[in-house]
Amino acid sequence: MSVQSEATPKTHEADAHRYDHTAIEPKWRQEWNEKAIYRVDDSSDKPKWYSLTMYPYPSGVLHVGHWYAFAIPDVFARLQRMRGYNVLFPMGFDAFGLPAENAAIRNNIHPATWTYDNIPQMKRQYDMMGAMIDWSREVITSDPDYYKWNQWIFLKMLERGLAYRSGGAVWWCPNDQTVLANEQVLDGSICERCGAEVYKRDLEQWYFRITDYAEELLADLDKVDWPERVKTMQRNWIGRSEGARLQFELETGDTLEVFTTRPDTVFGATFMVMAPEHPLVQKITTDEQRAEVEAYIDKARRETEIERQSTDESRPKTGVFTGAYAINPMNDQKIPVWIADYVLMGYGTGAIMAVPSGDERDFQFARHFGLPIIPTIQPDGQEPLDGETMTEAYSGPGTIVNSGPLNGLRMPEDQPKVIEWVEKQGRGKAEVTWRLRDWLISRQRYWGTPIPVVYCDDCGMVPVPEDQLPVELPLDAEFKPTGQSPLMTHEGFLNTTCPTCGGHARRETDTMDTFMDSSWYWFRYTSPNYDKAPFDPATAAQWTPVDLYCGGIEHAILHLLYARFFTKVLRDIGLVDHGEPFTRLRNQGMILSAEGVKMSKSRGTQVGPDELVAEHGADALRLHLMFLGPWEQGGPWNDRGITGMERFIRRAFQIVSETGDKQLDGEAPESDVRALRSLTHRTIRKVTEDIDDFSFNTMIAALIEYTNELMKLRETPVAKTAAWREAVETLTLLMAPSTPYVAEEMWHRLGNEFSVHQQSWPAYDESLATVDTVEIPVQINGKVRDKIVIANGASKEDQLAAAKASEKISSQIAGKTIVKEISVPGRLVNIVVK
RNA sequence: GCCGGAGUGGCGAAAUGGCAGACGCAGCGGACUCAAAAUCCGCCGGUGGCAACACCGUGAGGGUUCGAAUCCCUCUUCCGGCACCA
Repeated sequence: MSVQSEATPKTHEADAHRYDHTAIEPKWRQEWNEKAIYRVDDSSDKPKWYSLTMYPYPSGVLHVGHWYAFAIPDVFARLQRMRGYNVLFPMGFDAFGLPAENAAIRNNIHPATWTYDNIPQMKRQYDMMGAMIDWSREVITSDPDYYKWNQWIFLKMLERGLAYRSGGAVWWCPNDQTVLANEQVLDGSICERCGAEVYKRDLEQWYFRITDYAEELLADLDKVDWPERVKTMQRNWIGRSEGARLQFELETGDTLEVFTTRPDTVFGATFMVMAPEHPLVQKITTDEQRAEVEAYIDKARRETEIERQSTDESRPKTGVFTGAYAINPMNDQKIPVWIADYVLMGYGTGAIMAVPSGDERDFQFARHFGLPIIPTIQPDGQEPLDGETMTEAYSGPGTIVNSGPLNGLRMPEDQPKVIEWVEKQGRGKAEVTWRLRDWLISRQRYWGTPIPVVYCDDCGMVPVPEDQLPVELPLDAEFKPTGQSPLMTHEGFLNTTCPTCGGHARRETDTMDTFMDSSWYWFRYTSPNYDKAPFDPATAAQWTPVDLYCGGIEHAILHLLYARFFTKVLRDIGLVDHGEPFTRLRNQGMILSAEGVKMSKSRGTQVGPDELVAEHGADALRLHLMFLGPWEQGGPWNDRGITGMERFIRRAFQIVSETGDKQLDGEAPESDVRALRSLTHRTIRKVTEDIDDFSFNTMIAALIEYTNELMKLRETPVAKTAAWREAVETLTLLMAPSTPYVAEEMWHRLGNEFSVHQQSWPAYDESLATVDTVEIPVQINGKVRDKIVIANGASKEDQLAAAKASEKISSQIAGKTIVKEISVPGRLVNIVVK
């Protein structure tokens, strides 16, 4: 500031109304802190609102994507609070897991050090945002006070048979040196965490029996207000198929079971195919075929999953004949049994009846190996199908043929009759099969919750008693990944005594999948210091289920499915009374780098909030993120528009600050007063509706328009009336959720009591929000030819008469025949002429 | 391959059967200033026209309708999910 301007009173006064975020933001942040205005009170008698946003990994620093994910739900939570709800809007850190561990290995420090050093920095950045967080409820999942309850829940699940240990083929990530859950494998064989190609290994692992809840997990999707695409993804993942299980006798005397969704085509089953890993393969293979079968199995095992699962048309189906034959139980036909890798051991029974006429894969296989094809479904109105000449399988509707007693039935309508018939034959029964697998929860990594069981030399596997929890993760372990659980080399941890017999025992050295941590964390926020159970059931009952959950679409399956499963388990344990954790879900889009790629620290594509806040202020950055576009859409980052948001704040601030606490009792023409009040109330309506609809960009547009109007009016007589005070106070209140800092300062300058964030949301008066006159277009043959101003609520007829009275219209329709007249009240008039 | 979502100015976008481009950015012109920044005012899809105005225009083509960015059909491009699931 120059010496000269300081000496000029006029400039000095103008400066007093100049917006300066560097002065405003720290001041009010401190004030809110000192007065603890965001402290949540469990005993409030207001109605509750639980707004939850997915907690972050403590990865170091926030980027603008984190702000996008959090600042916008903060706006919604603030609206709910001003509406009179007792709002819980908590925050914590998903602190266990591979990112922490890998970063720690890279930087050669301990994961705990890395994690707990990062948290304060991130909290500072959330506070800078002006978020309404009550940090007294913070949850950090790597705290023993938290993961103790992971162990407790695990033991409850073990008691109920929902946790079990089992061997079998599991996904192994050679980079992360650990097993993965099915849900953590992308595109058939890519590690969800690190992108490495994973493969199957036979290992004994811990599972949660999520499949017990498959039916309910599917059905309850109908009860929640979630984006349809998320529900669809979950339905696909759960993958319910209705059909029948059929038994085929083999000549060896064994029974080969298959699952089929099309039991109606059983007469067309001309061969059978088993997965190469099927346990019966060794037993039934004949001596002549053995060498060939062994070679095929060996080859299948060596192939990568990508190669095996390739659906490339140009790659012919492979397989070999086992030498064995089965008897088709419905028509006693003797059919050959093959093995082929297109049949998966992990689905159904690992074996199929092959119906080449009805299934494209079976068709290709049959053609390739010259196996017979018998059509059993005849499509309507076509030449009878012939197995010799068919060029592709037919799986559509039609009439059953070549099927003895089933002939003449209509598919798919008569499917129930077919199932009934199959069951009557005693060789099969109706069955529902699921794509969902049990959740593999053990990991051969360090930075996670130890699984609370021991293996006693005499008693076998023994759960750690509840009163010995938590089984603490030792901080002095060698945690570099070796493919074995790191805890295995920690003698002090490994060796213990058996809780049952007191003899020597070894601890389980695997840790839990970190998705376990996030499967119940929102309950912990309701009573973060409770020490008798994972959470206080009474307090949880007060707050949960979560009313609004916000987070990224990337969790559509993994986290959200597990969280739903846990809620149902906790209900069955008796801790909660509901089965669906999140009543309403909204997904934000992803903020990409300017180049359109994911923001990543390692690739240097991350844009942090600190510099932007220093330059433009947190309020402007919040607005900019809201104004970028629809929140559910996301998009590439750009900071071009942020200056526009700053300009808007400056104008709003100036208008309000100039008004200050001046007495306003001036006079102005009634119509001007009415026009201003109407604008004010229409703006309240628009802003309220837009926030409710998560349409934050148009909400900001409405605030800007309102401010621009006030800017024009500020030197007219209405600016001296009570309606003006209503207008500027309303502007301040409407801005409070979006721009908490400057709204607080504006409220203060208007001479009001601290805090704007403890005020009620303005209500609008419907009659004031209604406009007196509307301008509508008048069209001739669908083209706009004039615009007329008519009274709001004018009838169809009056509106039409007014349109015809227009000079432009009457001259253009003169001498023409009116074919049709359309008049939509308040919208338009269209006159069709010839 | 199947399922879902999207394609609108120079850019982010609005409008989900009724005036296409609200609002913002960038740009252009002007005011203020010694000057710059900031601020304020105006213009800002294309073509033609001095203008009034006319015509064209929402990925492409067709359809329904008095009227379509919006609904229907075909195609196309991009994004997301699932995928040899019997």
